[in-house]
Amino acid sequence: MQAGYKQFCPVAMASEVLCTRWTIVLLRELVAGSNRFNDLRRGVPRMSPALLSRRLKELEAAGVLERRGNGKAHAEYHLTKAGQDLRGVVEAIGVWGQRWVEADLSLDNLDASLLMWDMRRSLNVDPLPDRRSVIEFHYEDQPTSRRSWWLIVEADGHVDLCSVDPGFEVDLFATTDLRTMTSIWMGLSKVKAERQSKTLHLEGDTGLAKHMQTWLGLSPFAVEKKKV
Amino acid sequence: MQAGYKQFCPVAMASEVLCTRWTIVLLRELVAGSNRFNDLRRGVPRMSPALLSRRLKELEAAGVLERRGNGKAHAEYHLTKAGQDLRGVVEAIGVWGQRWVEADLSLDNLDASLLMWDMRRSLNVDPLPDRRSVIEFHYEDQPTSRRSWWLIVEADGHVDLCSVDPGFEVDLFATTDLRTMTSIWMGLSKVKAERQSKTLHLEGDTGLAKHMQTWLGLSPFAVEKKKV
DNA sequence: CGGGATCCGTAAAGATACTG
DNA sequence: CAGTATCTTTACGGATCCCG
Repeated sequence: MQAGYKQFCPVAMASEVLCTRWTIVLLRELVAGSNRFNDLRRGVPRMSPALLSRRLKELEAAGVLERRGNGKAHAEYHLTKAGQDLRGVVEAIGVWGQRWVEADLSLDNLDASLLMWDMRRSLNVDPLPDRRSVIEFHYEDQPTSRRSWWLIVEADGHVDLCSVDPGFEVDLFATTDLRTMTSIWMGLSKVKAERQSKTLHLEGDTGLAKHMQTWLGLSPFAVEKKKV
Repeated sequence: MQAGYKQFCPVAMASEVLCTRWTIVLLRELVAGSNRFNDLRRGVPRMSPALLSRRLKELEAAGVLERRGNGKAHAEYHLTKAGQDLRGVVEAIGVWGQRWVEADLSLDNLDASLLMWDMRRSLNVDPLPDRRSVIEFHYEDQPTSRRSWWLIVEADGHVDLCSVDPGFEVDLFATTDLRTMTSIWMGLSKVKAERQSKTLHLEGDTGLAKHMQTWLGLSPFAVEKKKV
């Protein structure tokens, strides 16, 4: 780790721990509930595994998280109390970003895999029927390998994400482009408006289609309004 | 700046702006009210002027601050609305630091110049008499050049800081070591206790001495309790 | 397959000196 | 006062490889 700021101020001391590259984004994943190395990687796909490994060690040394499991196998990373208390910091940064970062700048960084991984996490399963529901997303602007995605909501509320056809009967097809879906998920536009402007097309179960804005949980920051 | 995180998430977008080295500490200075290049330098003395200059340009490009003054001379940096809204982020980080960073770790980073500069800023002038008050601090453990400091509170409430004897009559002498004074200012110990344990010695105006804990404004984070 | 470590090229930051 | 210029050191990115 670099030499530090040499300031007794708590802002500086905390920044030594928090304000290194990737650290806050990684903490967002931990706060959101990911615990395994490869789950964390899915949330920070552009971070090298070497740096991820190093950051995890640094955060453990700083008392932010705890590594469970003695061997290499099945290690889990869990936030300590100090780590859980970082939720406020991550939220403050996210709220500021949602308020002040130009939407167009955010929407220049589209990533289907990341969007689906996030959507899986915050799906609101309550309004869904008491049986398995399968929703297929089709992003027509994406290369083949990232074009089709399946969200599978089991009867017990567990949500799975697939990028290869799981073979189940699909209850709802959503055909759109990645920018539109990301925009909806970030709270920048609405399902209804995108359907009307034909940028989002839904086919299948009409009940599921009608309540998409409800069961599709949005980004935790979607409620925050843009400022100028 | 390097390529960025390539994530649409507002936490990641904001982190690209905020979580680079020195940036949060610099923003603390701006939020605290410094506007001039060399005033900012006093708050971040270990940051090279080259990096300070670069960060100021980056923050201007990000819409966080605005540079006023067309030529080089007398330039001022002022937070925009987006920048002022970062106060919440800086506070969240500082509160976390005060709660969770070991006090001993903070107190390994003593800096007399920085402490006095901060104390000058948050002095509570209301309980002071309606004439000029001069308080001399003497840190016996410091090298000669950083040993003696004068805080001069003018009748109108304006506070000046000197590291060379300004020649005024001194109303109160405080003799202590830097760690003790820093600890008091961070809210980790009290004037009364340090006087009783003889680590802080006050001489001069007894009224001024008696109310030191009151007129000595503490760090903005001093009210936050340490956690375990 | 999960959980890393290693190596090397590039990019950022530190130190110090200097200038319009 | 408000910055540049230059050189060295450190951190990061990306690919590859390893091991239980």
